[in-house]
Amino acid sequence: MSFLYLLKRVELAAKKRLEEVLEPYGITAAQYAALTSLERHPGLTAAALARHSFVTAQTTAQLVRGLESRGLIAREPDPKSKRQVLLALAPAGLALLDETRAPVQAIERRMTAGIDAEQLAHARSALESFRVAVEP
Amino acid sequence: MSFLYLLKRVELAAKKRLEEVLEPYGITAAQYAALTSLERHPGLTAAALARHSFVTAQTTAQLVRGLESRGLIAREPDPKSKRQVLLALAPAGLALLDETRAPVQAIERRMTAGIDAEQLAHARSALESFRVAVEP
DNA sequence: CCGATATCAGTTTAACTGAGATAA
DNA sequence: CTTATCTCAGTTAAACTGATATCG
Repeated sequence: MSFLYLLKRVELAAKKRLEEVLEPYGITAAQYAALTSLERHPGLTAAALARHSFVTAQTTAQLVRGLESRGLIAREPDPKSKRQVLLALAPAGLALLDETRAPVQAIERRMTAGIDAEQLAHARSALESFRVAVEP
Repeated sequence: MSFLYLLKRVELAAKKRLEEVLEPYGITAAQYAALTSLERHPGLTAAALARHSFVTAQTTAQLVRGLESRGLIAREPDPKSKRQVLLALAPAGLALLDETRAPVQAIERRMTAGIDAEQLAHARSALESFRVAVEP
């Protein structure tokens, strides 16, 4: 089985598990990723969030609209610039992240349960190496 | 960075590279995967190909229609069954695979160039372990 | 005038569900 | 009668391109 194919299979299955966990909360996997990004980096603009996730600004804008309409993030005009809009978690967004943290970590634990901590660290650094090599 | 997120990033970037290679040939990444499956397992039915790829029969049927209309695969009624349709590579499909093999392998080599063969084998077995743990 | 940001509209890929016909 | 296969139709998630307005 080719490495690319194996990677895709793992990612597809993991995404399905993640969506199962998030479904009751009414958000998608991509929206969840955006929330965790905003938790670590509050005050990102949509364009910055896009660069951070290696997708286009349009893709991110669409995602952000959904999150704002659900009251999970706040969009606030940048006082230093009239065109930029700063994004941050709203209280409801933080609450949702807090609720989902445990089940999401459970997926990761389940996925990585078959190997020991040292092997896991090696796998992570291998993936980091792959990422650097294939990202634009 | 969470493992799930890292995995997604690598997969997304690798898929983009793969699509760049396949674009001149007019097929998508999923169609390419189906062609390689049919090369290794000629005579699969669409339903069997779907199970093989862990997606629904409908998803596969859609993909197969595209491949047949381009003359890359042949659909032949199973002599042993009136409802099943056996799939196999058409000559044009095999020719396309032959042309794309080198550039596709180049992506994989580029991606994995940063680590040695032993580490690569470990990474592969880690991914296999992840796959078994998260697939249904 | 140019570059970055945001937004609007439309497209593509690749998955899905549900409903149906038919054959084993 | 049930089950597997195939097909048709519609939906969703998540990416994309292109065009436009505006601000710095």
